[in-house]
This record gives sequence, structure tokens and C-alpha cells, in this order.
Amino acid sequence: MSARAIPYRPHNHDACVSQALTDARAICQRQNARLTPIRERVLELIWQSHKPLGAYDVLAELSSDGHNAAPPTVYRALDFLQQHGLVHRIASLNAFIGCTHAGESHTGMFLICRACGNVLELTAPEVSTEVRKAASGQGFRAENTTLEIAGLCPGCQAEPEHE
Amino acid sequence: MSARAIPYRPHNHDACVSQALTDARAICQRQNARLTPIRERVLELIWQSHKPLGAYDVLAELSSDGHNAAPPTVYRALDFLQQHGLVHRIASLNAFIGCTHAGESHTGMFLICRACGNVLELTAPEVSTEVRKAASGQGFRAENTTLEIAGLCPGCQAEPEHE
DNA sequence: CCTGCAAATGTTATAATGTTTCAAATTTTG
DNA sequence: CAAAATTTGAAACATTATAACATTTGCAGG
Repeated sequence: MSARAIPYRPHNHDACVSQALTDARAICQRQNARLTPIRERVLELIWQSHKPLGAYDVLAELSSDGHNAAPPTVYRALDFLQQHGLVHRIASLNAFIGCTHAGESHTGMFLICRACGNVLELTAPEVSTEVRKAASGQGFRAENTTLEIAGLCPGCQAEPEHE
Repeated sequence: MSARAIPYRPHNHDACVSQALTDARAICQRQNARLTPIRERVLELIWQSHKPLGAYDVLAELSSDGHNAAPPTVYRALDFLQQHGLVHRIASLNAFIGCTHAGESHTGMFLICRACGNVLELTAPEVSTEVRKAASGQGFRAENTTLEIAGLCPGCQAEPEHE
């Protein structure tokens, strides 16, 4: 009986979001970074989904808030959040997702379900180790790793896969 | 004294390109796939650089050939080449690079130098193994892995990093 | 040979994603 | 408070990718 990670279990997602916001406020305080209303709102919007949100999706949500924002507003907020380790960008999807390991130093690894679109962030030290070894074996100084795995999550493997 | 991978050593790149084209023709023949003139030309253009080429870069080269192509032409050729394992798409760069392991079944891992822009493709079985383990530990069925590492290649670590 | 189907390409327009630039407002600091 | 720095607003633009439909090409079977 293996323990399943959070996103694959039912849970109170509102609590999950507000916890993330609380954490983010603490992290920014420690770093002397300003989690302004826009930035916080963007983080909240991203956290409200386990599926990655595109920048223009965030933009649309802001608009329906009544906030008349232009793309740079969103991209700037996203840059800020990324720089402070609060969200990750998923390169293969051009989309963003809340970091579930904010505060901890880590290299994210993402399991992306092609059926339901959910994404699970993992830290796998053994993977990081092997990646580092492979890079340094080539004399390469690794700075930043993008590791994204597309496939089927447990739930969607069970489905009849209709369509 | 460690052996350095090809792109980091001086070599006759023309030979390298024509070898890639020869291989590609053989691979396509085996797969009953048609390596048409456009597709072959696109592959050649991509191979002529160890740096990844954007779709619109390819487009520009085609234009200077006198071939008046539109974006779909290039994207279709790139899709074909990807499907037959002849090029890889680097998600973090929105660009394409010739596959140095065409024909072999493999999971590419890319070392991307942020200074010179060169990219080295590696196969690291230990990495693949750990990735698979991490995924199946979550009950996830991995189908496709994106693994891209940004950093500094050996040559650029030596540079004074002027700029 | 030619006819008809499937695959490939051409063409136009448009969608989706991301950036530059400069001005205005806000916050911080001396 | 005033100057400096950071943040946000706003308009235009750049880059990357796809949709939709017409046309051409390659090829198998009559």
C-alpha cells in the first residue's frame, strides 16, 4: 500500500490554497520581497488549480475580477513568483503551477497527466544526483534543470480511456 | 583524461551533417517514410548548427534558398522529423536540434550552454532509470520525458565571461 | 495509360505566447 | 518632505504556432 501524493487524493483545496498564501507571505517577508496585491492574487489564481495555468488564463481571471490588466502585468508577477520559488513554469506546456516545496531548496520534477491535465511536483534526490553526475561527466556546469514527464496519472490509467 | 563528447571537440561538421542525412535516408526507408526534398532540406539546415534552430530561423534559411515557404511548411516538416526521431524539440528554447542518436531508442537529455548556445545530447541510462522509478513510485505511467539542463559548457567556463 | 485516392505542399489568415518601451504611481529611504 | 528606487499602467509590437481550405504530387489498381 503505497502513499499517494496529495494531488491524487481528495482534499480540501481551499485550505491548500490559503496555506500556500500564508507560506508565501512568510517567505517573502524573510526575503524582504514585496508580495504586492497583484502578485498575491496571481499566486492565488495559480494555486486554485492543480492544472498549470497559462499566462493568458491568469490574465483572463484578472479581467473577470474587474482588474484591467495587460500581459506585462501578469508576466512580471509570474517572474517575481518564480524568482522567489513560489511558482514553477512548465516549459512543455507554457504554463505555470504553484510550487509545493516553496522555501525548500529543490529541483522540481513534474509528472504531467496528458488525460486529466493535473501535474504533480516531486523532489527525487536520486534523479538530481544522476543528472548532476551525467552533466559533470561532460565537464558541464549545471545551473538549472527542466524535468517534465508526460504520461498517465493513476486515476486516468484506470479510466476506459473513452474518446 | 575523460573523453569529451563530439560537439565539444573540433570536428569536420560538414561530414557530420552529411552523415546525418545519409542515416536519415536509411531510417526513413526502413520505416517506409518519405524524406521529401523539403523535409531533407529542413533536416540539413538544422544539422548545420550545433545550436538549436527556431522554426522561423529555418523559415528564413528556406527563404534565402529562394524557396518561398510559409510557417506551416516548416512546422509540418519538423513534426515529421520529430516523429521519426530525426530531430528533437528543446522546449525551454522553442527550438529544434538534430538527434545524435537517431535510430536508437533513447530518451534524450540536453546540456544547454547559456553562454555559447551549443547543445549536447546525451543518453544517460542511470538517469532514465531513476526517472522511471520516481514516476512509478507515484503510480504514474511515464510516456515522454523532457530533460533539459541549462548551464555552462566546458569551453565557456574557461572564458573570462566578458560582457 | 489514366483514374482515383492518399499524402504532401501551398496559401491566407489568425491564434497564442511573450517582450519592449515609456509614462505614471507608489513605496522606501535619507 | 524630497529624492531615489521599485512597481504598475498602457500601447505597441515581436515571436511562436495552428486552422482551414485549395492545390499538387506520388502511387496503386483497373
